[in-house]
Amino acid sequence: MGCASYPGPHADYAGSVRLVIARCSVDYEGRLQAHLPVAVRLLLVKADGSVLVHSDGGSYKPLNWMSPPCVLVEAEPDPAEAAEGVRAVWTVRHTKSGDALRVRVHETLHDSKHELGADPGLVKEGVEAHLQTLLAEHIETLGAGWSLVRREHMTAIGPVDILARDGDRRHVAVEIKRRGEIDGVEQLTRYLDLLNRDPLLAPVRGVFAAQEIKPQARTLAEDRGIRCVVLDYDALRGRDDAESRLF
Amino acid sequence: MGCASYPGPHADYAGSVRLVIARCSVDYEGRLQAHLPVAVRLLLVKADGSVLVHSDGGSYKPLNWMSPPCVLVEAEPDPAEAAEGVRAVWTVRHTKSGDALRVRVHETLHDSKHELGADPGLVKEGVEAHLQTLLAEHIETLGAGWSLVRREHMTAIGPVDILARDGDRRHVAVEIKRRGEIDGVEQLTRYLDLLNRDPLLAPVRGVFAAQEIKPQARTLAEDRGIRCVVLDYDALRGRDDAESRLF
DNA sequence: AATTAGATCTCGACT
DNA sequence: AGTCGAGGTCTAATT
Repeated sequence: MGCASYPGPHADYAGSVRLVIARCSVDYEGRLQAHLPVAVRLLLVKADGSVLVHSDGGSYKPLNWMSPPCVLVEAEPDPAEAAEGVRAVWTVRHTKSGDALRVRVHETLHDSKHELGADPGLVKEGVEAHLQTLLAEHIETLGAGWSLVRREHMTAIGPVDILARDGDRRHVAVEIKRRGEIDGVEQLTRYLDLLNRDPLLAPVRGVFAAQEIKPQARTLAEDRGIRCVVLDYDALRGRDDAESRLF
Repeated sequence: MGCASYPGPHADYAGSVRLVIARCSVDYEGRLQAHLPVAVRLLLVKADGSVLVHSDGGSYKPLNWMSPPCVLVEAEPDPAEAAEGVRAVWTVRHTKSGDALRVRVHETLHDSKHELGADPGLVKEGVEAHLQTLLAEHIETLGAGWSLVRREHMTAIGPVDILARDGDRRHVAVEIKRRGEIDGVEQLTRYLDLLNRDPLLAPVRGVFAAQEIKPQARTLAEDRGIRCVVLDYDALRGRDDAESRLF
């Protein structure tokens, strides 16, 4: 609170939303141009001036929108617009890029404003970082006698998720993804190329571990001698919980 | 209050949105777990049963949501919840994955429903396909005497955006992206490996063309002898317009 | 501020 | 139905 600048991801932030149901057309001009013909839609105006145009379907993505920081100006239609039945013109302009959203309102069916107050923000759990932690703690999931060397092993081109040793003490580089796709295999390949130039580490094999591995990625990986492992998040977490309970 | 379900078998909800302003907590369990503590928020229920939970800030992405196909069931709180001030519990369950969103409503400040009708949909213009068209039509942008062989030249692993010849009639494969990143370079590299095995084409050089090229991508490309070209969309379009006007 | 990699990505096209 | 590529990607973390 008491923060005048634009709020960060977890900043308390008090404000209001305006809800408008209107028959309108919408035009966006910026990176691309987009046009919505006249229809009844929901216009959601947030405290920071951002505007979302929603229909009754689709997913969470609006049909059209303007992100903050931006300024909304509501004006009278020009004579040509008025002749076509336009009652008001909203122009929402992005402060930095100049992108503009124009809403031509033909008829307003509902218009209300509501105070929302501060939002405490979202608490998340279960992303890729957690997968890495769990697998590092239970590296024996990958094979009997395996041991962890370190997480986030640094190389010149970035950190390898996990560096481990197999049952014969040979090095293995593990790349972890939630969804294993082709670029993850490419990434691991680059790491392996680099690691294998280090006589203290070579030979280094690769393991591509993910909750889900796409067929193309699997084919490419196996073609390059990289082992693919599908991770069971719940099983890893369960094993973790079971162990925690022992201590 | 009873039990309401959206969308029901007799869904005359088609084309409607329900807007609720409520003090509520929200929990999502599915691909990850997420929790929102009690606060006043906007709940947007669409005709297909999908639910968006918005605060007054941020961008177009809701704090929490459930995508269709899903079913919303509104029920009485259990005694423990009631003791904490919960007046109603919404459970939104994804029909296929079983992911669940639970909204515990403590207080309803606004609740309205609005008919929207069918939406004609969005008209877009100005995407990457257009870049490819423009560059193919003005391949001499890449150098004097260059000529187009063909767009979308097929290979065993997919189509090369543009196959051309330089001023000395040597083949060049052009990969076009709006934003040039490392995976685009990998893609072009795979194409070049393949094309250079064809004695009718070899030697084939590579050009990585994009409106914007990330430093890492540029480094990797140049390391592999691939030329990087930054495309000016407006200039290409302008040239196109200028030519159109001549004929 | 710029850059990078992940996302409950979403969305469309194509197989 | 699954896969792949692009997005006005958005978003958060890191340099």
